[in-house]
Amino acid sequence: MDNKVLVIEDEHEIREMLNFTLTRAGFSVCEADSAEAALGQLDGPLPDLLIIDWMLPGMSGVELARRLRQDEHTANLPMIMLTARGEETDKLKSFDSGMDDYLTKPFSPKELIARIRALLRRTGTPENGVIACGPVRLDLNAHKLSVDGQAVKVGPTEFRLLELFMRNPDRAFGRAQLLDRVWGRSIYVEERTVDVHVLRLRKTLKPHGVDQLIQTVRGVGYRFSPA
Amino acid sequence: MDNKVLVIEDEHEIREMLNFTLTRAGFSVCEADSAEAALGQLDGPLPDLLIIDWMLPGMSGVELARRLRQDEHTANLPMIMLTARGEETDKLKSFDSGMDDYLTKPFSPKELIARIRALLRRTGTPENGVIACGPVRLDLNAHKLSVDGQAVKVGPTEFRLLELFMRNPDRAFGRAQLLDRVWGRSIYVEERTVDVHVLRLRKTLKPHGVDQLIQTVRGVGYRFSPA
DNA sequence: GTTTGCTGTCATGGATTCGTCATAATTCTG
DNA sequence: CAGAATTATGACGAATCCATGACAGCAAAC
Repeated sequence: MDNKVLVIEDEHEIREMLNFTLTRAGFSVCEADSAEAALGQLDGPLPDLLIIDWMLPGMSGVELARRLRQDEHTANLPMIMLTARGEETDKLKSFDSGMDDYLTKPFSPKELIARIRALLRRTGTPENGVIACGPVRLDLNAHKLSVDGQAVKVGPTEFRLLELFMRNPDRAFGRAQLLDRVWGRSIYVEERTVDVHVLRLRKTLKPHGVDQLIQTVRGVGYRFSPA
Repeated sequence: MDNKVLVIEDEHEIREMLNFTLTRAGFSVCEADSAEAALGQLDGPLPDLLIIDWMLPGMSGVELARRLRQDEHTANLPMIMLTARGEETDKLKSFDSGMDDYLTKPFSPKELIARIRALLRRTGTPENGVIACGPVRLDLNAHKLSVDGQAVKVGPTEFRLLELFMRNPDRAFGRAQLLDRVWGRSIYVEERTVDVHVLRLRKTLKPHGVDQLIQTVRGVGYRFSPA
């Protein structure tokens, strides 16, 4: 567990309720009380899933979803929309705006949790908090990396970098992409910095003989390839 | 076994029935005939689980639940709500469902017991009220900590902190998360305060050589890791 | 009233991690 | 093979984060 969920909801009470329900279900929760606030938060490291209220002051939930879908950075984020009862048009608009699922208020916490789990499963987000690849184990709950069952120390940034790699094996990332998804887009750092961190990651993996999992794709960036 | 259950129910007959059923199943039962009476009892040592009737004279069960959730002291108490058939309104289902589960009357004793057991298991309430990890024993009933069978004095906050850690071993918590779950939301304290309490906890554990169970996860927070 | 114990905050210092650069090494292109 | 482009690597100052001790407020106990 320990997947991060961002709740975008203006009504304080409902936000509280969602936070409580989700926290108890083992998720880590962030809140935003408007679409604008959400956009701000999404500049940083991305959550695993969004819950968006349809009715928001200022930019509506539908509009927010549409904008997120158009942005490459957030295009693949799983989203669940909350709508008021019986508004058929809402449903249509929701799916139209690229929503993955929707829930009509009032809903039961059980149903909410079930849908979230289903969605995370469907979109391939690992749920158990452990990503393993051969002898490499990344425990997201404990925030621990181990190779061959042996704990390996690694800095925060390299941890997030490895996490991204292991979540998307066999996929090449450009440096700009890596900066976006690991550092967050509101931060400006040199692209070459990525090289250094990849180097450091390799260096910590080297003594265990698994440093070749991270391969450089010349002219493009890097890739994590299971043997 | 021997978990304490507080039954909050105004109808005398149903209370009797519940008491009988629960006692026979091996629980220790307390009763309250109103929300107000329940609040009084909850000032003392906490039970492991609450059973709340939705319809109560004076403060309703829903209102009671909401208040309990806002109080750090009782925020994490497992709760089961009893509703009459047809009372199963929208409100119950959505807003006030900090409730972990609910049962519609009439229900079978077997079902009630099953749900209670499931809930206790799910929320990680140890059946005997003692969490042990190696030489460290945390007695939740007596509110006592001992290492190697030797009593160790520890403040209330550090006790709750250690309790959270031991209930979730090998899981990293952020400072905000710890504040939420140990201090309770709606309280504002500096995040750095967590550091101090972790320090104090380590300090009290140090003479027994088990202070390294609590590890810091740089850039994230802290973690309790057996061995 | 006094004492004791607990709590939250702060300042300081130390350790780790980060980002950048300069330079060496590698790969590609013609 | 030479030259250009791209990446690897080591070093270093800056920034960040955490541990620690001190201190004042507060409440309960004496």
